[in-house]
Amino acid sequence: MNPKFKAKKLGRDFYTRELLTVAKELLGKILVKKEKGKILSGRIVEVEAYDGSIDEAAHTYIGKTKRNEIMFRAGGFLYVYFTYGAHFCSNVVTGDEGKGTAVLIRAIEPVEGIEVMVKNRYGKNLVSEKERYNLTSGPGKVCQALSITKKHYGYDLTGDKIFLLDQPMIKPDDIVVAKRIGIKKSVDLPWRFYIKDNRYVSRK
DNA sequence: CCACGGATTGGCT
DNA sequence: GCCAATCCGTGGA
Repeated sequence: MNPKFKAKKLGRDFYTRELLTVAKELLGKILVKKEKGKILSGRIVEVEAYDGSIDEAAHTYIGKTKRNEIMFRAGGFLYVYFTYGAHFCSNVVTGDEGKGTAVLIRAIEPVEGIEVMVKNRYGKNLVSEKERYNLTSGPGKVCQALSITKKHYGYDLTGDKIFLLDQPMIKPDDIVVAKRIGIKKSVDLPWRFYIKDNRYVSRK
């Protein structure tokens, strides 16, 4: 459960590259959240890319608004949005300033602070095997498990509260490319990426 | 196992 | 007023 890997924090240069490159390379990286001395972390296993310039499903497709303004900044900031009256979702902003591109973190595999995540998700300490694998297998679940909310909107991922740790790239053979989930526009873009055979992926 | 629908806030038309 | 980058419970096969 404790990672033995030596890992360094990803810097601005990682994020300011092209959307789909960053999306695929985010797979396998460790998302870390530090708050009140607690460390919660997990390995990213599923993502989706969004690009307001050509993609009607992207929140930036309509141009800059108060809600999406962070997506127009340079890569490496956190875009958190609220949806369906209930859920928060986390995105990593990518590319140069003005692009309006970001990657939705759809699922992680818990690494550190699993007990806290269980409490955040289910309000109790003991869970069934089914609940264990249901912990962080969806974008809303990831935010609930890590207690990521509106107040984390715009966080700088090169800072020390929420950031990513570098890990070796996932081999292309182990990355599944698929259509995105839960949207009604631009449904055919193959912009969902996930790690093959991972149990925490929201849907195969 | 799969399909369906309700919950519930806030952003945009 | 409409509807969403979701989740969960219910009900039927």
